[in-house]
Amino acid sequence: MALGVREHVADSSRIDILRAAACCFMERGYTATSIDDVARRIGATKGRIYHHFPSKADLFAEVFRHGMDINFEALAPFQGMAGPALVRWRRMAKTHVLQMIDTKPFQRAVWIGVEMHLRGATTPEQRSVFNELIDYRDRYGAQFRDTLIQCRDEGVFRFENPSIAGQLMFMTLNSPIFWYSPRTGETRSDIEAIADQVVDYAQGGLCKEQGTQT
Amino acid sequence: MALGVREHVADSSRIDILRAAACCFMERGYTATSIDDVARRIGATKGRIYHHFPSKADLFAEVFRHGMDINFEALAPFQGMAGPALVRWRRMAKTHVLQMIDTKPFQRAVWIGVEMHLRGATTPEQRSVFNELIDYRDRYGAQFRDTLIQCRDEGVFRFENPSIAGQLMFMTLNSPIFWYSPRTGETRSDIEAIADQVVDYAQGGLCKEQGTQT
DNA sequence: TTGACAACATACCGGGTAGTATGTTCAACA
DNA sequence: TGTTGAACATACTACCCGGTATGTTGTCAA
Repeated sequence: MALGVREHVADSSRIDILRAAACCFMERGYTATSIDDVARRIGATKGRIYHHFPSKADLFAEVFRHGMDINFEALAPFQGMAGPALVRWRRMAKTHVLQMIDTKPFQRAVWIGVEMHLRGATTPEQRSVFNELIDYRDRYGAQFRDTLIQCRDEGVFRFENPSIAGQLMFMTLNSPIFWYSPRTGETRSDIEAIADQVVDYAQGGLCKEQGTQT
Repeated sequence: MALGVREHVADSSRIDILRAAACCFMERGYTATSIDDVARRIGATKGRIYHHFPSKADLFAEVFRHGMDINFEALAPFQGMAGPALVRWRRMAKTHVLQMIDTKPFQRAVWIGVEMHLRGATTPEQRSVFNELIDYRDRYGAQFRDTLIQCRDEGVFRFENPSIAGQLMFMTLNSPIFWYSPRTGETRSDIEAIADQVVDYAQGGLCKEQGTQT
């Protein structure tokens, strides 16, 4: 059952296409990205893309799925982690932010996919595939939401509407996909400092108490 | 110099097109929106659109401009307002959030425009028009950034990187354009409560002090 | 009454794009 | 060594969309 050389080559070719597609979708959006764009980026032609993916929509879906796959993978170590909920939340949040920075093209594609789903910009055939991906993404989000509720139960977070709190938290933690871009000479600890500032901001927003109303 | 009936009719027709265009751009994005889509939404045809706007790019630019026009208008009362910076910041922030909710289609179009500019997804001819609009939007953002710095000078806000703090603040205050949608039976005070929660979150994020590190 | 023009609608064209049909090459068997 | 099929490239088609060119209609001013 071990994979032969052929399979490895095929997988490598497939992931190369996924990476190129993710970059194209990030740079131009779904509609404005042509299959030829993706092919050209890796010095290939349409034939190669359509050999591995049945359609543009399927290619996009696979980019989405891969993006979520690596997110789940990164978050796995904190599943069922003991101790204070806040500590777990901070680790999860920082991991998530670093993931947004490290795999920006895929995460932008995920964002685009969610937007497409919310706008209903999907054909009936795509619907089932998309629903599955959105569920996949919701299960990921649920891990954060559970921890969020635990933090509130433990008294470290305070917020009115949990739904809105979750939206604001994810907007904050996802935001680097929009404004982060690598600086020349940037070290890993520089990036970690950025991630820390993002996590601190979210934490501050979630445990607010002060109120200089109106 | 008073405008006649003809001019008012023409202006009304123009603003109707702008509104329809804003909705289309919000629902499908720039590329996926066709001129025919915009026309169909108001029961018209291409001819009407091209009579008022020379091109799709110009139509989009005018939607962008109108979105920023109403933003400036809403924020005008707080220009040069005396008193603590935090009070001014809260009023500006809440006004901004309510504006995002009340004029969502235009604000989404502005977002799309900024994304297009950042991606360089503009033709040389569009470049100058776009640069002007981005400047226009930056001047709007500067009003917030100035107040942000004042708040830090007055000791009520604390953050490391001002640039990142600004990004996070705007992501929070703009976020309703992505997740807000009106509920049936929703009153104005319900909306204000949502806006307050958003502003509170941003404020909490900007004056963080606590730190359960790593 | 009549021209003139604004405010559209209709008809059409050219370029780009998703998808397909058909080569072509080359590695792994039998 | 012949054969098969994976992994592409090439050539082509049908369609959609931005833009234009050309009607058509109603209104106002002289």
